[in-house]
Formats: sequence, structure tokens, C-alpha cells
Amino acid sequence: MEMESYYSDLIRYFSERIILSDSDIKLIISAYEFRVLKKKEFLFHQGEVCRYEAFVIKGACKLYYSDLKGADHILYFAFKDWWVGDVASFSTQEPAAMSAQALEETYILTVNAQRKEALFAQVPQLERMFRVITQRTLSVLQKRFFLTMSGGARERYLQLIERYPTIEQLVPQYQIASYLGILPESLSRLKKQLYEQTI
Amino acid sequence: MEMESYYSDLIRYFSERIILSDSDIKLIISAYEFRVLKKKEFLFHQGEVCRYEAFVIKGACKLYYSDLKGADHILYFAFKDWWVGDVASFSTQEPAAMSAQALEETYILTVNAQRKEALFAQVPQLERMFRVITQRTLSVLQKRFFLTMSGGARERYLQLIERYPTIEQLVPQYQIASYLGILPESLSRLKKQLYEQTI
DNA sequence: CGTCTATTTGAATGTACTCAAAAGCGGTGG
DNA sequence: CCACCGCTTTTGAGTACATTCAAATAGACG
Repeated sequence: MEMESYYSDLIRYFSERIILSDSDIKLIISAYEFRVLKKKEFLFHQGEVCRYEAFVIKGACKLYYSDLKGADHILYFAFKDWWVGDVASFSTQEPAAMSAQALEETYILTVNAQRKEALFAQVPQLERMFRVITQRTLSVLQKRFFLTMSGGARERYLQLIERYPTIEQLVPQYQIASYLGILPESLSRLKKQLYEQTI
Repeated sequence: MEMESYYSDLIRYFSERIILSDSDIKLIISAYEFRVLKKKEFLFHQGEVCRYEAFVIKGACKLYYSDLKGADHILYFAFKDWWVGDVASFSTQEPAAMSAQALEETYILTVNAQRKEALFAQVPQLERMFRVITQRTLSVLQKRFFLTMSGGARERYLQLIERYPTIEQLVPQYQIASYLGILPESLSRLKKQLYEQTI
């Protein structure tokens, strides 16, 4: 796998959403930097400024919030073609509300706020594209919020494995529990209960 | 209060965020339509397309999701200077995940998707402004989600009245319970408990 | 004043949590 | 290859918080 092909994933992602000229593509490639995160390495920590927004080429990250009691709450897992960042911290340079950590060796393309701003000035379609992406992200989170408010852990778990059937192969069970907002013990009991019903 | 002054609220809101020429202002005014929602009137219903995005001039709306059991979950209250809409439904014309209803007589300025698109083409700075607004909305919801995951109802209630000290004068208690994700009975007990601790 | 709606209170229930310990699994080094 | 270690998952017992269902009280509005 050549360096070039890492960028081709990003260009493909953009091209599926907006029309790009050859010069646009050159500008994009020069704005993003390739980087490898080792397993358990952080892209940014909660409480520090999120200086980079990243596009995942290969591997996986988790974005999570650690509460005052020390419990972690996973906002989402970022696999191939997902974005990793704290929107608020990245755009305002204030401390991040969450951390981003690689679950395995992960290849990413990163950009800092200045470069992204400059890129928006050079390729104005990107401004529109990122607005649409942010709208979709907001809408997905709204639905997840409603699901959390209206249902119990069982419903959240069932919807998760329906939406991402392979998730249990990709991340350990205690991380899934953290995503669902329950303890690993509770998820274990939940799965046992579901299994017993199936018999 | 003259019709003109309704628009002045919107123009002030925009002018605080981006630079507008006189012709920009004229375009904005011609894109938005003034409308009054009577108490309990809906701007859009869950399951139907959200055809209008609205800016609140006076009054208040609630945006909420009704779950399968018939319970309501308030996403947010929209007062003066807030936006009312379902971002996903408005932009894709798919069915809305929530409803928007006036809590009292409410004055709004509305725009439909076509007009908003046309306005973006005419006043490109707006595209940027709405991207920033959507980012902030996303960030606020992320924090609320983390609060919901990490804390109990007491913590959510205390943070709400700290952030919006006047909220209890503006909306009835059962609506606040719905916002907090608990039943009115639970909120009643919670407040009693907090009051007893104070003595 | 009377009716309708909102709030409070009570008792029993349920879901997920806490604390604790055992069992399973995977990798490492002897 | 197996024994051991650390980490993950499972299981158990007791607890906490919010719910459910039901009824009583308080408030708002015509």
C-alpha cells in the first residue's frame, strides 16, 4: 500500500459528495498529512485543545468522555472513512470535552484548523460539504439521544448490533458497554438474558 | 411592534455573526416570512417533512420526540433568537424525527429549503454561519449526552436550573421533566428531596 | 363555583449499579 | 508445551434510583 493510496481514500470520499477539479485535489492533498497512530495512542486528550481533525484510512479509534467518577462514555467508534475530532475544540481552540484514542494501529490523514480554514477559502465547495456532514452527525446524535431517553439498555444493544452487525468482532465487550452507557457486568447479564430467550 | 422590527431581530442576529451589505439584508428579508403560531400550534409534526426552519422572535416552542409508548422527550425549548427545525428532515425532505409545537403565542420568521438554498447562493457568508451554528448545536448536544450518560436526574436538574435560572417560570414542571428524561412524579420527588436538604 | 389539568404523595416494582469473587482467555517466558 | 500473569467476562447478592399504578391535593381558567 503506497502513501498515494491513502490520499485516494480521502479524495474518493470528497468526490462522492462534491465536484473537484484536479487543482482542488492537489490543494486537498497538500493540506492533509498522513500519520500513524499506534495502538492506545491518543490524537487528543480531554481537557486539551483538539489541534487536529483526522480522516481514518485504516484501523479504529474511540471518542469518549471521562466523567468525574472516572467512568468512560464512548461517543462513537471511528472506522475507515470516519472523521475523528472534537468539533467545538477544533474550531474554537478551547479544551476538548472528550479524548480520541486508537483501538489498534490506525492510519489517518490529519489537518489543523488553520489549514482547514485556508482550504475552505481555496475550495469553497468544502465549506458546504462539511456543513452537510455536521448536519448529518447532529441528526444521528439526536436519534441516539432519543433512543437513550426512551428505551432501556436492551433496546440500545439490539439497535446497535442491527446497525453494526460486526461491531462485536471489532471491539471488546466492555467498550460496547461504555458506548451503550451501561457497565460491562450489565451487558453480560443482558446478553445472557437475550440468549436464554432464544432457546 | 411593527412588522419591520421582527426582521430587525433576525438581521441583528446575523450581523453579530457575519458582515452583511444592505443588499444582503434585502435578500434576507425577502427570503424569510413572518408568521404567528398560536398556543399549541405545530410548525411541523414527527413523521411529516419539516418544510420550514424558523427563527423565534417572541414566545417559545418545544421540539420533542414521541416514543412508541407515547412518552414525549423534549430535545430543547426554543425561545427568542433560537432556531426551530429538524435539520435532517429540512435538508433531505425526509420525515422528521420530532415535532415542533408552540408553548404560547409565538412570532417566528420562516424559510423553506429552496429559499434557504437560494439565499446561500446569493449571500455565501450565510453558508459559513450556519455551519458554525450547526457545529455549536452539535457540541451542546454532545455535552448534554455525556451529562445524561454520566449522571443521575438530580445532576441534570441542577445543571438545567443553573444554566437557565428562569426556566421554571417559563415552562410547566412536567415539560421540564420531559426535558430531563424523567417522569413528572420523579421530578416532584427530586425537588422535595432537594428542598428538604436545604432546611 | 366547578371542571380540567398539574402536582404531590404513597406503595410496590424493575432496571441497572455496587461490591465481590470466580471463571475464561490470551499472550509471555521458562 | 505448559504454567503463569493480566485482562476480560461472567455470576452472585444486595442496593439505589426512577418507574408504575393509584389516589389525593392544588391550581388555573372559564
